[in-house]
Amino acid sequence: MNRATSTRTQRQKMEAKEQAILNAARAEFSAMGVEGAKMSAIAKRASVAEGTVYLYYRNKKELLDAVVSKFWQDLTRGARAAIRKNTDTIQRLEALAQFHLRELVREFDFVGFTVRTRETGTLDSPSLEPIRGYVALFDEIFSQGVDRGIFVNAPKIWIARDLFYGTLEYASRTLHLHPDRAQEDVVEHLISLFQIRYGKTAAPETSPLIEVNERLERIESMLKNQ
Amino acid sequence: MNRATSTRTQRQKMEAKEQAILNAARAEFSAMGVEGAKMSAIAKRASVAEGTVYLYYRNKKELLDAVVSKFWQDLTRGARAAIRKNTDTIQRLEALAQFHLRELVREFDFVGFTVRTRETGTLDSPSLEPIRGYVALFDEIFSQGVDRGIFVNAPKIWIARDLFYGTLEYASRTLHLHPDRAQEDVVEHLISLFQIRYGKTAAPETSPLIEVNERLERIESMLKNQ
DNA sequence: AAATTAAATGAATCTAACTCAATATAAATG
DNA sequence: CATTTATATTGAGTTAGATTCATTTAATTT
Repeated sequence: MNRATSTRTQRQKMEAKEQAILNAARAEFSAMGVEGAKMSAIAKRASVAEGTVYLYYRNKKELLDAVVSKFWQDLTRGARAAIRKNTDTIQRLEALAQFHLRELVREFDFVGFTVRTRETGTLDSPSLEPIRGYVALFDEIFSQGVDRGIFVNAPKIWIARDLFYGTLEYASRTLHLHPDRAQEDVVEHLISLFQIRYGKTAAPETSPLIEVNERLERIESMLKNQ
Repeated sequence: MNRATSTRTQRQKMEAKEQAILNAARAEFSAMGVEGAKMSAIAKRASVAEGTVYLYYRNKKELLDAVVSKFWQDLTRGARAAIRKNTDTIQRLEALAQFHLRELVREFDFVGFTVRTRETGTLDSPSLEPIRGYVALFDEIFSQGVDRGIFVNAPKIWIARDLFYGTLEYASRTLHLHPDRAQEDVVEHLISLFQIRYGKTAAPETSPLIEVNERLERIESMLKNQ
């Protein structure tokens, strides 16, 4: 066994163990909640000694953060796949909303877990990076929509983002409590909102002023020409 | 000291102690976070023995729930005062949004605390009652708006509610992280959304712009006729 | 004011996260 | 391949902090 082979083997072993611990933690957290999850139970699920867990993750909080990070990484992959099918801005936005809401309802625990990760993390803590990456998906689609002229009355992007994710996260709570309600209704409504408020079809709020201004300009030039 | 007097005095004493513990808990949770808050520190803040806390609240979780409940009760009182000033649906909605966002930003910790209370509580757990009471404020205004014909394209109320509170809660996080951004922008935008999407699409009857346009038309024709 | 009942105390208990000296396994060396 | 060195794992032991409960103190009743 030469150095290269054996090193890789060992590294792989450790990576596998790390994954095992991460998966065990996810299962335990989901099954028992954050307080209910015992480090000893996680170790048992991963078939390692309790101390071993601490070789890979400094403490319980960090382990939870890692579980949350992975969740958003996986979600990002899934969302990318979901929006890839379309090129149309509105359709992409709808696909993202649909995917986001479905997954949040399905794995509702993670809404709470994520809040805990956010609670402690600062703006630039690495455990929040995957969340930022996920959120960026919206930004991508939305600013593309602005560039393409689909959204002509767009607000500052952070407002649109809060509207989008805020509504969907709240809706996921509602739908988690009331599984009889239709997920599609929320998504459809949210998208129609984006179309009507930001799209070119409507825009009635600013247009009267534009009209007035245009008229004033015409009058001014008429007066000048006299 | 007759029975009535002494009983009342004793009851008051205990109520005062309960309040002291509750206030101490709130201060400790806010200062240290949920994990960082020590029951011993809460007892010390309230000037009682550690065991005494447990005579009033079964455990730490229940104490946190009580703090959260009180928060939403107080918030409901404040919000009622804020919306009382107006009768107009849109103005009431705007007042509620403004108040809600300002308070959530100011006491941002409670967004996280509330998630924890929700995590464990079932649909009908009494600790969630004050939250329901608060949320009902929106329902009140919104359905009044529907009744009055202000909102003619209204969706199911739970969707409008998720849109409203979801957007604002997410925005409170954003504004907490970026204090330089303007709270008014979000509120204004959200309200305009409700007007444009749910209101009568035209609604030019009341607009002062009409008058301006009429004047401009007169001026234009005067100029043309010269 | 003695007896009874209720409230308060804080030392003792218990639980679960976390540590670390001892052990086992893998890698390097000659 | 035997030996040394380095690395990874173990689980019993430590510790912090929530919770309990026998004891003490205060209030109420008789």
